[in-house]
Amino acid sequence: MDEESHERIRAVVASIPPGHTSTYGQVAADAGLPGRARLVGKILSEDGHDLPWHRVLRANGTAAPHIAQEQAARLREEGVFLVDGRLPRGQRP
DNA sequence: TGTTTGACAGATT
DNA sequence: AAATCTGCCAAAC
Repeated sequence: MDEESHERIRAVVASIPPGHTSTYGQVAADAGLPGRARLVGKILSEDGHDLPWHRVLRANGTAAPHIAQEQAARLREEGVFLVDGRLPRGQRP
């Protein structure tokens, strides 16, 4: 992979507005890398410390197990409430 | 050089 | 509805 993609993905995540959410696949697509959802996860895990990674959920509106707590807490502060660890139907990206 | 693994997604069973 | 399989890419072993 090249630095270009890496930066582009970071840019897309950084551009997600507060109180709004997106998905790994969506971020990848917006970055011009359809089908690279996994790559997004890897980048966030390694280089996403300064990004709003909590606004990125899985395609079905659930969060990854390890960070689910953080994710829910941070989103709650922005006005996004998770029901039973997942984003309610109407609010799914 | 070949396998395994991972903050995923979509189709199938 | 939940478990399983396949595709995807890069990094670590």
